[in-house]
Amino acid sequence: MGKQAACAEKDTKASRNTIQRGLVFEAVKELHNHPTSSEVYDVVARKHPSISRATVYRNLDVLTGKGQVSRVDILHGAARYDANTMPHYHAKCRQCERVFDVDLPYQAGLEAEVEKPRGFVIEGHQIVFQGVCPGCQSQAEGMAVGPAAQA
Amino acid sequence: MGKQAACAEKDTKASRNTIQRGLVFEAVKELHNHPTSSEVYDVVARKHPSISRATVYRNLDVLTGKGQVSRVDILHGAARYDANTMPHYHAKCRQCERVFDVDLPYQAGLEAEVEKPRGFVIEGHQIVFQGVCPGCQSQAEGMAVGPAAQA
DNA sequence: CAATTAATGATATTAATTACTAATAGAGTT
DNA sequence: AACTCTATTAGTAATTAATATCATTAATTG
Repeated sequence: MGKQAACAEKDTKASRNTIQRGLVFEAVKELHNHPTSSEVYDVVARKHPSISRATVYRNLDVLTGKGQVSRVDILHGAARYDANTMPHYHAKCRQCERVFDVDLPYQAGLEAEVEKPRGFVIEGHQIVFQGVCPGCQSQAEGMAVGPAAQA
Repeated sequence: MGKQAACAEKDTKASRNTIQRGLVFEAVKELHNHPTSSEVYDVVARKHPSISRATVYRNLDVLTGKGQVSRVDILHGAARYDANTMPHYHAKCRQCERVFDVDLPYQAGLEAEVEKPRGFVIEGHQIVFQGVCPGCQSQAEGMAVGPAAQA
């Protein structure tokens, strides 16, 4: 079908290096807080005010497909993105809603345990811990506090 | 504060046994497919056509708060509910989008590993595996297939 | 039965994301 | 550099999931 059938691996339609795509990738790399699409948009729009939110979504999808960023789907909320594409796990604070990296080593054995008995072909997994981060613990001595607004 | 301070545990405001709440709970119990709120609504509305979607959402929240059902937040999609409140894990098929139980034992040790070094107070965790379920594997011999529509 | 107020139904609203389309602009070719 | 091809963009509309609002209804308690 494709005209470039010579390429053995994939008939991927050639992607273009647009400045928008570059800016989205840059933004994810410089934000180390597992930013949502909205936070990525804010950073990019500062340098390139005409960019559309739809473009940010599209490029986050494209970059995820290329493996340049990874999507971190966190419990009950917007998708988040991470320039660290090495498999690792996350913890979400239920007070401030921020997402943290967790230094638990990758649990490679889990997938085999699931795959064998059921016949399910496992391609990956995510682990998300829920709790309260150190910062919110000190604030919340006794009184209830709403989500913090820190970046 | 509360008038029923005699109750040692909580000053929970008395909840009422409405037929709507009963029907929502029944629906989650009879649906063993980790139904979304919409699927719960469909089942309940068959018996009680006047019910509002907001009522279903509200009651799923209430039942979750009471621990009678558990909310399963799955990667990239609507929240799902489960009448099995014992901690367990899930796998989502990327073809048919269905969610399956996984018989991996609860990994109690993980939380301690995370809590110690970081000072993060962990209250729970979820593991979601992604892959292709047995049914979709047999269908997808060679050709690409969209999400199946089975209940 | 009457009083209290949790809960409902209907609708409006918000948030996150996707779909659509005409216009634009990468990248390869000449 | 000019030309072609089509991926990509900006802007907007549409969709989906969930929450907020509020007048009305109905479950419990005395």
